Amino acid sequence: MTDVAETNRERVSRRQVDKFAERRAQLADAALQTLAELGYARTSLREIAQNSQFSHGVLHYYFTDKEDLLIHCVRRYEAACVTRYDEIVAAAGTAPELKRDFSEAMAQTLRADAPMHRLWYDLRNQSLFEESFRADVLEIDQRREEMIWHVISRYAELAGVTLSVTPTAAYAILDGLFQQALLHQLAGRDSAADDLQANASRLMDTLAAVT
Amino acid sequence: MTDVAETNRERVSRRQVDKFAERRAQLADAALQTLAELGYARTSLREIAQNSQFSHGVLHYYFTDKEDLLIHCVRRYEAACVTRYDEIVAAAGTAPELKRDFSEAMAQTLRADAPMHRLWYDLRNQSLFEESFRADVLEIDQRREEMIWHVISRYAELAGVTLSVTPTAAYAILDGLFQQALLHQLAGRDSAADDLQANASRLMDTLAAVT
DNA sequence: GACTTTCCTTGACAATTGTCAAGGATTCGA
DNA sequence: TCGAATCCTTGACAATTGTCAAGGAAAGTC
Repeated sequence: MTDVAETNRERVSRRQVDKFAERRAQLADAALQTLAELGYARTSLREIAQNSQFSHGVLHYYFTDKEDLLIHCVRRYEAACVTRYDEIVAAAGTAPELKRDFSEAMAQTLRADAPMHRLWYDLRNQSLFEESFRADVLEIDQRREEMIWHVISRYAELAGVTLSVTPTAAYAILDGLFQQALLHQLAGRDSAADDLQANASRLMDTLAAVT
Repeated sequence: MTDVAETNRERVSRRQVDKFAERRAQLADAALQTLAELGYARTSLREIAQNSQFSHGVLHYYFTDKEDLLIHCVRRYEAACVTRYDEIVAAAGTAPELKRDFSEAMAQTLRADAPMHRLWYDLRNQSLFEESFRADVLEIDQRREEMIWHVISRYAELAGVTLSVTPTAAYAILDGLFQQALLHQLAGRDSAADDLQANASRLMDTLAAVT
């Protein structure tokens, strides 16, 4: 076996792997869409397949079982969601700017991606009952915490103040605000996003004490 | 028909109604227990019946359908849960006392009633997808908000300070802390309850500014 | 262009689900 | 004690579910 043949075979193999992974991602996206619409409890494999261009049998060609598919969904959610506020932090030059842009972005996320976020909370809740998701959920939660802390700590730095909360608590607090706003928004309360923006903005000041 | 007969009939009728309601409550409790253990997505009527002393058919004698039963469960959860911190507020004579007792009580609730609380979050999440629960969920959420505000506003009063948050935001924040602690505790993080206690305690000071 | 590998569909399976009807068992009033 | 109302069980039903095997369609290889 020559080196060239070896290389060719590897290239073919890699291409196949890539194609395989690509289709998995495609199906995981169809699953995410279905889950965001129906919720965990009401999502079946056949329903997922109907939101894709394939038939239901193909899911067992690309995933060993339903749990495997759902875990890939969780991971895919992470990729889409977790770097959301990085540019804002990078772009903001002053503390008031950062405060305004961040709280605005939260409100905008609520308005635009409510279904995807209710899915996240649904899956995180499932991990309270079922251990299979738990590790991935905790990892994503950690990433979200870091994302929030990235914003909050930068805000304190720009404002020249120190913070009175831990990263973990800061995340829990802002997540609580977001989750409440999500419920209110889906319940038809039109002011939900504006309220979230105001609450987040005021909270950033509350959490920051003068040095 | 005499007045006496009328009264007797009414008494009988009332007794039957009471008995009917009592059994409904009994079955709703079995359902709550099952839901707290398995979660919404995995709870079936047969499983609920197995956690009671009856067979599965009886559920359709006392409830029109599954949704009807679940709504009664939500309502019953409220009755058990929503007056939890009232005595603490009444008993506390000073601000530090109230702060200590309340944060201790939160931690204790987390330790003792974690399954019931994960059920609450599960049902609240269902209301993000399905409209049938939503009204009841929002009502209970409102009651929980009032309960929290009862504590927080009393704390500010005792401490002689003013608060920098609305009742709605205060609830969202503390609920966020509790929910995070619940996840951590069910994931086996032993410090979850202690952390919750410390976070709640510190947050009460953060939210209260000097007059 | 034949052959092999990969990909996808179809149809079936056993299990589980919510629902309900038929009919015992129990309770209650007279 | 008898008859009727209430309560509860049993067993069945149609629908839905996750799973998988058989085989056709498509793509890739020589």
